[in-house]
Amino acid sequence: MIAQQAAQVVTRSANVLRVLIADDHDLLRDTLQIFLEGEGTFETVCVASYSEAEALVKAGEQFDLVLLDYSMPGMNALEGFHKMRALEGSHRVAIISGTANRDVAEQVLEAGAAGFLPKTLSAKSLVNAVRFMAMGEQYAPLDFMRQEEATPSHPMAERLSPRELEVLEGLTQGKSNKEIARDLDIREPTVKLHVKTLYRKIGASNRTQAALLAKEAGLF
Amino acid sequence: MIAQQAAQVVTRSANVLRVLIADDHDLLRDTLQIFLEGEGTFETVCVASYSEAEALVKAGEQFDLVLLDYSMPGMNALEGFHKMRALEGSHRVAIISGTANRDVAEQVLEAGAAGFLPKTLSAKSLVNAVRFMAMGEQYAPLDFMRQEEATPSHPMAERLSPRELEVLEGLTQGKSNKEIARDLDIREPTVKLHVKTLYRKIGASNRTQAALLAKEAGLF
DNA sequence: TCCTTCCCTACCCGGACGGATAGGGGCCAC
DNA sequence: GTGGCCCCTATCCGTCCGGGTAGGGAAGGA
Repeated sequence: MIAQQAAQVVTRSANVLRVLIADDHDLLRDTLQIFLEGEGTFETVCVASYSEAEALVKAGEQFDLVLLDYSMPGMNALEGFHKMRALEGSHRVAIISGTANRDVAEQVLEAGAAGFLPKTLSAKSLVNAVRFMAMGEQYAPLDFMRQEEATPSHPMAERLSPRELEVLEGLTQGKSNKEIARDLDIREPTVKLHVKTLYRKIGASNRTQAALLAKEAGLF
Repeated sequence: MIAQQAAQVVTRSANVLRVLIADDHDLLRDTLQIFLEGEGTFETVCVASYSEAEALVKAGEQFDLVLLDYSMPGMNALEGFHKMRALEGSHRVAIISGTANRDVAEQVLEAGAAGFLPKTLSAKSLVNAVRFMAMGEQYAPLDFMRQEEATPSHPMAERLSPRELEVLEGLTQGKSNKEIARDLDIREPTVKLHVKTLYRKIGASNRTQAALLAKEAGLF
């Protein structure tokens, strides 16, 4: 264990950064690998699923950075991220995603991720970000983080009061009015009122439509 | 017009294939551009949204192949594809996607697309596919097309009878039992029976949960 | 042939839902 | 203070939903 840590330190001092790339998109893996290894300071290992990545780390492989795709086989959104983080405290883990929104990004960053990389980044920015993170820094693209902060999540959401949003979240989980009332610690008639008013606001005529509209809008 | 067509023919005879790449992922654009132009036989034009792509084509630019991302700004799933196809009969259009399933692929291929490219392809396969399509062939990765054909869309779907699937589709549109009955031309009690039985089969306890489960499973 | 499966229809009932209406309390701006 | 907005509670009513039970007809395999 000490020997391995020492080896890692040597690796770092020699400026050869080991990066594990786990993504089911061959294209992304190929590109990152080519660009990073072209830099001369990176050594990359590529896998196509979360389970392969986990196996490598469990086998004792040392990486300066682990890149996990948000929507890859076995990843289950952020479940894989937390499992990987729990494996070894020393591993720096970052999330890369083509679809996830700002909320997900904030979640992983607050959870101590090395960074969040949307796939809308250019190859150059991506390589820079990977180097930045492998050096121990925390990275997130500022424009991406600001982008959805300006539009407070969604035009639909801003017409709803905070309470109505909480009720709508219950609807998107298939809960009954009674369950929502219990969870929010209010009476059922109140829930029914919020449900009714939010129907008008978002243009739904029943709870299923409301749940689907909220999901389509990317809420919750 | 005739001059433009002639120019295009000359371009083709010189084996320089013009490709328009529309994708909001900078990384994918960079990579495809580098790989394709590295071949020496491609000329690539890159944009990040459907509207930009449409503007270029409307301006009279000629391409041997137009690559459209399934989930880019302004694309609206397949709406952009059909709009682009309607623009000029001569333009070969292909869809590239990181998330779309086999149903979408079959839709676009039946609609006469030049091809369907999942982003799980390797860089090499992708370049080969682009060349293949630019030459006038129709391309789709066989393993991808077979993959979800073996699992008939979803484990959830195969437990449901055809009629139950139709009813479930109605649920995912927020319809009432009465509306579903009218649409399928059956009586409402029959709909209620199908609804009840499909609840048991997919593990839902109300119509909203059923609709959400179906959506999450990628059905409809 | 029987048996199973699927699809259709029908009845019952209790509970949930959708809509309207009528309040009260807290907070803030004018 | 007054008015407005949001949140809370409540009652009434008609409809819809979820669950149970019962049965007939068509199609296909044992």
